[in-house]
Amino acid sequence: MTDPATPRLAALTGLIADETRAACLLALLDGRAWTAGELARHAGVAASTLSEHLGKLVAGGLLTEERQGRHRYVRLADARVAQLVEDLTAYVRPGGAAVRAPRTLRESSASGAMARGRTCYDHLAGHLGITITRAMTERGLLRQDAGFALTDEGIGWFGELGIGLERTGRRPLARACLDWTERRPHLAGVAGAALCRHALDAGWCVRIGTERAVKVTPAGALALDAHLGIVAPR
Amino acid sequence: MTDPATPRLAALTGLIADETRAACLLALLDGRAWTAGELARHAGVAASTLSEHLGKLVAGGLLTEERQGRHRYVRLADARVAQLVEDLTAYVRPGGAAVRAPRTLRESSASGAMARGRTCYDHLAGHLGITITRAMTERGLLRQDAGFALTDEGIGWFGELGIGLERTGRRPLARACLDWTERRPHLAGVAGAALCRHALDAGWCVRIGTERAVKVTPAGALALDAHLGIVAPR
DNA sequence: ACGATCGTTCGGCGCGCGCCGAACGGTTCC
DNA sequence: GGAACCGTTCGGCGCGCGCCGAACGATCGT
Repeated sequence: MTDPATPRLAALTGLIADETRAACLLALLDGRAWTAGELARHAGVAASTLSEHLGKLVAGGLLTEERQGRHRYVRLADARVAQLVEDLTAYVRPGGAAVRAPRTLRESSASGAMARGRTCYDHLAGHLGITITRAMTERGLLRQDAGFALTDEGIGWFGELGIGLERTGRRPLARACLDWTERRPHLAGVAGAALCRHALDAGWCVRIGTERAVKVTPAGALALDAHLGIVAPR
Repeated sequence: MTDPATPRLAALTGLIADETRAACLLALLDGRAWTAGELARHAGVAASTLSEHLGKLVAGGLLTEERQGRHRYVRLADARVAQLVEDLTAYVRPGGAAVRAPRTLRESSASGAMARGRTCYDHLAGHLGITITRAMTERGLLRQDAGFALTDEGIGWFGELGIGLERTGRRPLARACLDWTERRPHLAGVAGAALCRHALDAGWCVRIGTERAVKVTPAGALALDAHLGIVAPR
């Protein structure tokens, strides 16, 4: 009669349907591991309260824990959970219907705001992520008009850069992740994660402090210009 | 400090985090309008209880209501809500190796028809939807290997059939929806909805009873063979 | 050794929520 | 008109959940 998935659907959403737990999941969207104490301070509740919340989130499979000494590190279980939280968050962000007029690549990269980039779980977001995504689209490496997928040229582009694209499980090679500051899609999925990792490994950008913000290095600006035609702000 | 979307995320998931409301949303995934009484019987609760649930779901923007006489018809607000429920359901389903075996003959024939073809909100799912999606992929109309998008040939294919693809808002032209019986992706999005509507309008398939199951007509079999090379889909 | 820090467990408190049945207003059909 | 039906509102009930503080164990630093 009723769908057998009903109780699981209710249980899953019930796991997120608490402001404290929701705050934890959103904080963990940066893809890094947080300690229980950090999350407790971040959410503004007692440590004992948050301990119980973490227990539920781990038991529910949304988080994985990693004990080191007297610390309990916790992170999102996998990319699927990150995508789930992203999807829910994208739905709930205000003004979803507003689509801004597309700016030219020159405008978007000349402002200097590209320095304001950040990671979203395991891929690049913020102005940096959007600029890269839009440059890839304009160069025919990515197509967004009929879905969201890499073109053959795009796959070749990753190969030329020596970035491996291993398809693990069911995770899509390319998928759109909606940025909540710019409200525009940026590249996520296996390709987005690989590109982000390469950008950090190759020194194209570096993390700023303990936040999820990243900054483009001079070498990174050269690389982005060479490979994507993105003119670095000077 | 904490993400401003936190309370909205908790509120949204809290709206779904109830077995009765979750059962309603899953039932409404067929894209049709249900009366309050039907949903009450389906969920197995008193009419008064369900009335309050509907009030919350409507107030929360997940459902829209339509009063006709002494009936209160309710349906999913839009495709975004349908996608949200689909995403959550897709997350919660794949773990289930426990697929209940139908017991009675009536159940088995009903589930068989559902597996063969059915609608998922506004697009085709089940074996029929997957077969069509696979055929489109093999013919180069759709690509799944690097994301999920129509190819230029695919866009032309819709044009040749006289199926209009209007880009409304930000709904993607093509997107994958995971089928829960076959556990394979099938075409959703604007293109999926347009194809489903065309299939019903042109008599390629007809609805069976009041469920969401659909059956391919002889004329539909000919059309699927002619346009996609599908031989006798069952 | 010591204190400091981190996390967990446990009792207890209070609020909120889902549920029902009874009563009521509105609509349809005879 | 009356009867049957659909949906809503309103008490009232009970359970569950989130929260805290206090106590405890475990770990790290000195």
